[in-house]
Amino acid sequence: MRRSTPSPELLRLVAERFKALAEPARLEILNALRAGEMTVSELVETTGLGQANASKHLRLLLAQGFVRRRKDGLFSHYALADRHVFRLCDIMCGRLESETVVRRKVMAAR
Amino acid sequence: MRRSTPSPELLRLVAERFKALAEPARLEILNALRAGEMTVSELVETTGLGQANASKHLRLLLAQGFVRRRKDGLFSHYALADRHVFRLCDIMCGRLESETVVRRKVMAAR
DNA sequence: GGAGTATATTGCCATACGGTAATGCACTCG
DNA sequence: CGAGTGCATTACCGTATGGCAATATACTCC
Repeated sequence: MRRSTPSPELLRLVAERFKALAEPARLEILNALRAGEMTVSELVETTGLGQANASKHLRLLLAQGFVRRRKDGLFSHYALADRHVFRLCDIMCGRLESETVVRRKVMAAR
Repeated sequence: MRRSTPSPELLRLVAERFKALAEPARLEILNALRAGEMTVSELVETTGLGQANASKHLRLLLAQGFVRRRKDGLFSHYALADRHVFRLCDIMCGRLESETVVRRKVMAAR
């Protein structure tokens, strides 16, 4: 149970990590990758994001270690780096679920 | 294991939650609250944040359900709403720990 | 009720960041 | 080697946001 005061540098790094998940577009990408490895084009089609935009988000997710990249000729195949992402999202969703009635219908749309 | 495509609205909400944690100042506040309930002044002193700034961050953390507020005369006592926050942070820290050697020394400073 | 104090809010500025279009780059194939 | 394709990068714009100073609000005590 980490107790001592975290260094400012650690806080910065952790915050940076959370920031990577603080964007619907990136969450959508990660969710799409649940189905398995995908190329950028496939992700663009699946998510409806622009190509440049998707590429930018992927770059960030890669830098933050949330996805892996496998280059294959012209293609870049992206895949989830690990399962932590969904533990994180599930906790967040759990938090949402246990909240106000107003949000119920949002959850129902899942 | 949530499988179907999450609604854009849900993604937005989850992203919003992560965004609340995507800021060193707020992580510092949450970490300070680990020691127990604190007033704004105490938090200001502990974290070194400006009063207005701290108040703003607390407002956001409250809105996102990460802290509780108990008013007592002139004082506002803030406390962690639950333990989820640290599960989230621990997962993130775990991710950081299992990474490049460059980061090792950052972790050592804890 | 008036002074004092703890917190909240507002206005302002500088910076960061998402989205898009245009361009660059790397690779493939004829 | 030249055209085509998939992806990355750059330039640009508009918006969102952290930090601070000033002010407002809410409460206490004399």
